[in-house]
Amino acid sequence: MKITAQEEYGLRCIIQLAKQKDGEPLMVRDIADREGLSIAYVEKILWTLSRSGIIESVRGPKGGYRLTRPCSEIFIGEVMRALGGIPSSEEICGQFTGNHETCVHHGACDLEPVWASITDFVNSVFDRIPLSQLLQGKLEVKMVQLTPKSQANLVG
Amino acid sequence: MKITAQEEYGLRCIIQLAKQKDGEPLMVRDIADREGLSIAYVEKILWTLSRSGIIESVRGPKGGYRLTRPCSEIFIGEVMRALGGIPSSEEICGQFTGNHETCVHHGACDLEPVWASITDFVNSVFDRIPLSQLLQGKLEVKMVQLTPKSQANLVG
DNA sequence: CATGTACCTGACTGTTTTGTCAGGTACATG
DNA sequence: CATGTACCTGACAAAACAGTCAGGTACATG
Repeated sequence: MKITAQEEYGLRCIIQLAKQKDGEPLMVRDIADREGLSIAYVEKILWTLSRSGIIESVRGPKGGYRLTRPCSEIFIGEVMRALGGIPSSEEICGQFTGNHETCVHHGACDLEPVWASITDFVNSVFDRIPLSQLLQGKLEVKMVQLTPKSQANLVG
Repeated sequence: MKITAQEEYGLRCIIQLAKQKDGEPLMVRDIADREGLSIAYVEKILWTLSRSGIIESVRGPKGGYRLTRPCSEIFIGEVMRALGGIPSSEEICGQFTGNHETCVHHGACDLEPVWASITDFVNSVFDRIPLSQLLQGKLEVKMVQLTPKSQANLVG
């Protein structure tokens, strides 16, 4: 179970945008400096995020990137999914080329419920944390609660 | 956030061993057949698992691999960690080469608490599920409860 | 004690992910 | 309307991961 580089760096970049006052665009060069990444790489990551509509670009002098919404209305889950994100249990099972007869056709997959519970939970946590919360020192989420689906799987 | 092939296939292989009656060793060839994987690949995965002491090999004719303990005493978390596993938040932060001055020295990392909460939870779920539970049709865990550490991070 | 079975292990290849490069396009300003 | 700034984008290079291959070692059996 791995956090990808896109996710880590993508979140860091968008946090830099969230720290910006007003709607002032922030230059790629500044983000790259602050996070210790190359300009080219930051450009690539921001381009990915802008395709999903979470951020937008301002061209020309004094240009840069900025959030399309206030940072209190942008949740980490949305950002993670834009960056490649958390696969669903169906995607995990479909991704691996093993014995599909047992798993898919006979409905005898032992692992699907495990992946379903984990990915469901991760999504539910990420969808509760707005960017604004990351800017404060302390991370807070009102309540940790599983979705009905993962409860059915996990809680006996 | 990705499940690696090692994790998926490693779990599948060890589930096959758990299904075996008594302490009978199961041949690599049989596991490979049942899961639709190559023999060479299954050998590699099982070798990894045997290094961690979860399974052991029996050489010669009628040999194979078997669990070192009853399947009710082997938890998924242990298996996942042997397969490369869930990194800690420290490992995630150390893995990426960005701006360490901000993150490490100034203690101003915005993401560490997020990774800590997620990895903590994933570990706590995996450490509650013994292999024996995967063999039954329904996955059940007594209670979903966060560790004190991740509660402090997530619950305001 | 020879033989066959089946595990053991390092080296190798192919594919995906990560990160770089180079040249192009759009906009603000004077 | 020329110029410089800064985003845009596809193609490429390098590193990590997935999966294969080949030859070796240990054990049970007759």
